[in-house]
Amino acid sequence: MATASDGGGRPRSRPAVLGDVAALAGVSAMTVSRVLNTPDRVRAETRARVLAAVRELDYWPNSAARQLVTGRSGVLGVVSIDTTLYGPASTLYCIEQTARLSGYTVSIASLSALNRRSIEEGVHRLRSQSVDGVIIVAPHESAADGLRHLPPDLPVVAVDAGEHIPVPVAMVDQRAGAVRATRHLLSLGHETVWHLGGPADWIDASGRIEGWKSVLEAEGRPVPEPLRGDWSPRSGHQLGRRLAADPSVTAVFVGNDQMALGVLRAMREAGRRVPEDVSVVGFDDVPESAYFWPPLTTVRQDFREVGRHAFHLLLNRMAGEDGETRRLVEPDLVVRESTGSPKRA
Amino acid sequence: MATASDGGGRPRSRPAVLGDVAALAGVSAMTVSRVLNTPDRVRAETRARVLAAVRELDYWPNSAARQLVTGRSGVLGVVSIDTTLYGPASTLYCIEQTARLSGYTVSIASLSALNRRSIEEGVHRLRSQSVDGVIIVAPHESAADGLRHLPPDLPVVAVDAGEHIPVPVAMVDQRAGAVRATRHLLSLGHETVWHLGGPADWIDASGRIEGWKSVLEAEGRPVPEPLRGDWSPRSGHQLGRRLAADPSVTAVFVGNDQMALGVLRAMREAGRRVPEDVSVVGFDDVPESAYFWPPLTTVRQDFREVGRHAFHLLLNRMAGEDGETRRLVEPDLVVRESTGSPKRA
DNA sequence: ACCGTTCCTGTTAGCGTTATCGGGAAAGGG
DNA sequence: CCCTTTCCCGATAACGCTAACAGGAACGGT
Repeated sequence: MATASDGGGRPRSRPAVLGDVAALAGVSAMTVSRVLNTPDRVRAETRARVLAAVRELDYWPNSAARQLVTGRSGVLGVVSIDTTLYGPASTLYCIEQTARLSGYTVSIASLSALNRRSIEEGVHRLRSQSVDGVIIVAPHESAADGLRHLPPDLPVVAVDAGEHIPVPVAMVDQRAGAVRATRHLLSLGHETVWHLGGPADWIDASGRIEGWKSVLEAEGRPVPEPLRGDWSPRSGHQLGRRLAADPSVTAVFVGNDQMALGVLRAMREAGRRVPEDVSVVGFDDVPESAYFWPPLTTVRQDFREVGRHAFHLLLNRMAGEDGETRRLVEPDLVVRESTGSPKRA
Repeated sequence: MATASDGGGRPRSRPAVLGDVAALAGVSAMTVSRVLNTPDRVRAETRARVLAAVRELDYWPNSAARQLVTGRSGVLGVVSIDTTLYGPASTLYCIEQTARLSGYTVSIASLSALNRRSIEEGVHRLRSQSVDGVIIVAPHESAADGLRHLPPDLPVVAVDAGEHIPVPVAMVDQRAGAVRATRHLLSLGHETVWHLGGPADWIDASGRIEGWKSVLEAEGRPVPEPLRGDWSPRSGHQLGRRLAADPSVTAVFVGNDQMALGVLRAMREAGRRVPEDVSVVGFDDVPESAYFWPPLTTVRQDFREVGRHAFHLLLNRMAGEDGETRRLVEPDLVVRESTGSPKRA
């Protein structure tokens, strides 16, 4: 009984290790290890004795030692841009929730800038912490370059990446979302639809432009030159002024809800009513958008689903499989009060 | 030259280890270790030879082995509620940015529910990954209980915690923020200020209530019964209706920007103009709030500063110091267009 | 020439865990 | 009753790294 702790729950000098438990239970260290990892290979009675000793000493396995011999750490890395943004934050959150259910911990590397170097640096940081795999959330064209130059022995998947990259990808089908938004506006009777998109080098922005344009072209409508903002309400406001000044504009599909907020304000300031004079559709369905003025029609992305897919793709990859490489999640159109039929002059 | 890699950058069968580098450089393993950890204790020429070998073999230290012997992992844990919320997301982001500069990686454990058990479970998950310390972001009264029952040998600090807890705390001075908001409204000439606060068990909500109430009492103004929402625009909208229906309400201090958004809408729907009839102040300064209608006067929290403080408190704690235990960050009032002087009837 | 320092490097011994092999007891089959 | 199989458990040897000590060379001062 003269072990590190003597049963009273008194503070120990040094945390218990496998050997302490073994000694207290009167078995070998290997048996304790087996109780913890493959319990059914140990006789029930022995197992009970060992577990009692584990509790008695408040023993916790040392992950470093375990990792050293097994080669696995149970940690996944997530490399992501600014996790303050709604999309990346939601994705990260859902990845973590999913990973936890399978016993994985998540380490993060947030990027302030996005380019090949920063991605490599983020991946590298996680890698030198011996993560078992990495999920990269970098919805930027410039990320593609980083995704093509990854350490070959590290399992990696991406969220929101362009085509022609050598890793599996999970993402929302931006194109489909834009198609729905644009069709919705046309079906209300608008002659055509203007677009205020995100920055040129964002994957999501490109997908949304494509979808928007494809519908207009398929329907034989004029395709106005798209404007490009930077996702911020500020840029939505500035560019929204231009749209507001053009009386032929009756319907605008905006690349995200924040910019849409800016557009709503610009319209109001210009005396153009939404939706009577101009219809506006956003993208994302941030929690606030139902309380904009007017409540915003927008496209909802299911980040939970994206997180789940990304995780499972990574699991496959870690298992050495080279299966499915691209999983698209369908977005939903949420119709609120910022869209309506145009009023004929 | 018959080592694992033969210089051409050909794929290796197995990643290089310290011994491989040592062999290639013609030194002992210990010297390689020294080159990596205490470079100035190695002769320049030897160091160069070793570094060349490191690059040649693309050697990366094994963190598990290093951790096993040093006892340190270089990983910090962050236990946080829903990292989708603006505050926690910003805090997490800033903690990570700060930690990186000091060479630490951050692992996360997001909580969906907040209570003693979930906190313990989160801390435990990180702990069994051998983090060097933990930052808990749990701005809930119920978290206090969890904070009082932590493993004694684990360095922990909290962000946004109540009084009388046994760990260092970094947080925004909610009370001061509320004081500024309330004073601002009184200085505009309002007779008194109503308050729409957050949920009762949130630390931030309590602090804001206290600050608001203290100003009214100090000035001898009537103290209306505060309303309690749940931070969502929805609840702001619902409770905002009640305020809108009461003609004596001319100034409202709202617990966060999202609820303030709901209040703005409720006022508009009731035909009460902001700021002409009613002034509204929010809290947080989310990026959207400058584009609300009207642009929202609000209180800005400097999460970057909070993250920095939390990290440094944790560093101190890990170094065994028991220094400063509470660091408050001063918030700023951002005056926009949702506040003004009351119009006399 | 000698001795004490300082500088540089190597040897040895773990850190705490699991893989692997092997052996004894118990169980099953003839 | 013997032989095979199954079940449990233990001894040993890694895993890749660094702490601690030790020793040789070079250097300075006397």
